[in-house]
Amino acid sequence: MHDLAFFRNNLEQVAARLATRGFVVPVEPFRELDQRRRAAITEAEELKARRNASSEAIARLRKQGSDTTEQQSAVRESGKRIGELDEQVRGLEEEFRLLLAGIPNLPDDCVPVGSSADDNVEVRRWGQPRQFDFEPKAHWDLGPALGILDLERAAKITGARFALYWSWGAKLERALMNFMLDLHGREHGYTEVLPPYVVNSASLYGTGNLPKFAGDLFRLENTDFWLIPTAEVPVTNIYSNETLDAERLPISLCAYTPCFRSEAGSHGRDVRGIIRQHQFQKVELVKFTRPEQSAEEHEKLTRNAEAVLQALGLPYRTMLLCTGDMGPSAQRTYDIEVWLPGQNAYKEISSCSNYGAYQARRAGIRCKSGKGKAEFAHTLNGSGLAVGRTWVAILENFQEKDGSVVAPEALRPYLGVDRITAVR
RNA sequence: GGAGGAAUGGGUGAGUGGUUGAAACCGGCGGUCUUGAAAACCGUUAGCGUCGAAAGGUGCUCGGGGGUUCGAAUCCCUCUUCCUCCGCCA
Repeated sequence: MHDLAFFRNNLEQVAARLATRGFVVPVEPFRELDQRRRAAITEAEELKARRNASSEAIARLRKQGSDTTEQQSAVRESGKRIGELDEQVRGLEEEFRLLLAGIPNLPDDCVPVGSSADDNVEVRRWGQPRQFDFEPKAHWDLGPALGILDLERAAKITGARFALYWSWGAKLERALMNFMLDLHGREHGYTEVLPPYVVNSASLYGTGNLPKFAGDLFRLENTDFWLIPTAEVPVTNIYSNETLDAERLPISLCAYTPCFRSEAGSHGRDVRGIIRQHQFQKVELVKFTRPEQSAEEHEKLTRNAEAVLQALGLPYRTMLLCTGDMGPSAQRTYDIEVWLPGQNAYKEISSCSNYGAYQARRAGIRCKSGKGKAEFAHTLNGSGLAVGRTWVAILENFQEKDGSVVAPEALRPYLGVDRITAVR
């Protein structure tokens, strides 16, 4: 959500910048609607001001014992017109709100202009993809062979795009969860939270998932409850409609949660294995900052996510997303892509975004220092990391010729073994 | 699931139809005093719209929504959340 006054006063420039992300601002409808809305408000206000004055006059007259029947019926009459105008204003405001809510955030100046992932810019690369002296397998071969990943039975229990982990597969997931939470908690200063995995539509509106992306979500039937598509939603909304003490910012939170996505429209993409699931687990990093802090904190947050891959020894590259590839709420996004030998490609494992005040304005997250005026905070978040894809990366990168998988040093205390071998 | 109670400004907490957008106290901010600080005293201290170049008007806001009324924090309906007791339960 944009600041209304700013948006209105800089309409041409804003529209030009949003065009770089392929969004066409309906400039004329916006102007026209805004004017109609303001005219209706002004008209209703005038009548209300008169009504209020009359009511006060009636109060005075009645105190003196005068008869006010006439005045009362006059005011009653005006009430009808006020009601009509209020109805009109309500309709216009709703229409206007919907229009404004659908407009994406402004990209940062440094964001490269582009139309697709091909235009993203690599900003750094870490680690060397390992040279195998055998043909590395994909996790969808390795996992079932080890007896730790069972997609057939998951399909029976639920359906396609769900996974059942056995034994070391389940333990690896749990080890990664604990490892990541400990790393971010101890080394990076994040406070661990465990939020609800079900949220209401107001929360989804706050983060920008609604109204536009209802189709990507699972909704609980006959309720206003939805399964979270990411911990970003409940964690960002922790402070919805609150004013934070600016002196205590940034606030850094991390959470491990399952994430549920309908993946509508992604049929045919990543159909094998567990790269794209309806349910996956993720450790999410979320920050609330003062406006002037967010750029720096965004860099830190991205580095915090990268630190997980470095600690595990997984090669990756970090991409600055172009205007056309960013999510609508973001003003700047880094994707971290891990090397997957089984696909012979870098694959997204984390997405770290600075939302500026866009989400804060929608969710009502303000900050205020002692004497200053309250202003909207900035919100940031990023995966630190997607656990399922980390699980995949470990299998594929650390596989041996015999099909076993060597556990990264840093993970061994969590896993309890230094190698995953086939389960009988 | 049943029976009750509650929701007011940053906090505590008055207020049951007419200058109450809201007392009082605490906190915050500014000032007087002081070498400095404390104490004391004085002042000040909501948000979002809308009109306006500004000054300043004006509207809405006392959990949300709706209603009654010339007029609602105050009366009615409804929803939500929290608390107490009973039952059930991981």
